[in-house]
Amino acid sequence: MELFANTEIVIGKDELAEKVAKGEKLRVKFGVDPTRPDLTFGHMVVFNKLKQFQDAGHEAILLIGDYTARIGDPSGRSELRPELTENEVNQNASTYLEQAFRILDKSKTTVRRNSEWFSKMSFADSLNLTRKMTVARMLERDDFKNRFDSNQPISMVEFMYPLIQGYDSVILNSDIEIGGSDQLFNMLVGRTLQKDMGMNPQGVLTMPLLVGLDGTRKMSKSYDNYIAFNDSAKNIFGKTMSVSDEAMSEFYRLLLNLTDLELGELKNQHPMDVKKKLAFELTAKFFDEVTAQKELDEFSSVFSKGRLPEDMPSFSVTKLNLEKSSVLNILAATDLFQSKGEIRRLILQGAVKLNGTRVEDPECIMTPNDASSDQIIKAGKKIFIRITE
RNA sequence: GGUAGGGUAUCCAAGUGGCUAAAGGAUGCGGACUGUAAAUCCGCCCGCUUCGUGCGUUCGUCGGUUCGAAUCCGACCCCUACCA
Repeated sequence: MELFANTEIVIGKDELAEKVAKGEKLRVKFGVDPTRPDLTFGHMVVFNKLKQFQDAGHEAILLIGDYTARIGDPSGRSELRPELTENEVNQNASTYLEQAFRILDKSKTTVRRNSEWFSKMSFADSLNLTRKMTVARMLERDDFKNRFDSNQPISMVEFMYPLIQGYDSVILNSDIEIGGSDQLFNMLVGRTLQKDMGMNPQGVLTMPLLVGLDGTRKMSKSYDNYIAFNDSAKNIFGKTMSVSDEAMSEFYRLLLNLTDLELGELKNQHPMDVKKKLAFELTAKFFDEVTAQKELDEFSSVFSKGRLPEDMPSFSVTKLNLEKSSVLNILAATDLFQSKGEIRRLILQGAVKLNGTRVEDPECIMTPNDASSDQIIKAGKKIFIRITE
């Protein structure tokens, strides 16, 4: 079935298929913890799947783990997450929603927050919940096992996390929960808890994890190897172009829902063209085709042909009002660099060009061009600056 | 509570008195090449800098020994294992 395409593991597939065949409307749960302000393309993999269910007429339930965010999900973690304040969590939660609706259909999405029920729960109730899980089962879990084996700390509160997430499923009475493959354990706990309460246990569907821009680790905010929903068109395009050739097909498959057949066809084309197409599609998804085409042209022009970008920050020498208008001082005054030391290093490494000629001496004085055109400084691959009178 | 091991830069991880701003990875940045902000190769990578054999800060924290400490001593904080 189409709904199970590109998935990794589906548990309870037969029951789900049966319900769907009977025309039942499934309650599909997906939970996100608002721990940071940005959603990444890693999340998009699951959002896409949720959207697919939504389009097929099922109920998409987006659970904002505003309560859980304060605890920290141990999934894929090697250490305890820092605690967040209620305020931070709330702010993140609202930007999450805004971002999520770039994929999901807002009018058809049910949004719930788990603070609705957890903030009212008593300690005795929580303790009762812990009764449902054994230490041995917790330690079966990879994240915990690895940390335990390598003598890393695991806090009690992290042990609670899967139960909390599972309890959400009880409250929401979900028919299926979807998430990244690192969520398998947590989602299974939901299934167990529902069963325990005499409910119909939810199906569990995991999506593969998207690899990050470094090409090795999973895409994650903590590794800073991500593309964010909120990135500019330029960055979505550019960052996508920095994905390695190997990882590219996963991006197509998981972010644009391509089938194996379609992927096979792409293999015959030039990798760079394929990647440009990918970057174009993703940019268009978040903006529009016109913007995407603009970024594509710009990229080809700037990086393939070495031309100047259309927009670049502009600085006036007279306004900067420097004692000595050397390249070093001018660049330092733009605030685009961390320090003069960094600028010197860049110049030393041959990264800085003035009007296309490599700058060798940091102290080289910039003389105003005889009235004619502005001067352009390029520093590294991505920084272009226009200098005017 | 007892015993043993551990806390090093963004991350992982060497280093047991001076030659240590501290090996080696990874990430990141830059250059070359090109097919892209891919791949590969090379370089840089604590911060600042008037670029000077310059200044400042670091090896859990605080104090001590010493001409000199990440390295030795003391106290404290934190992590882990085993025993209870």
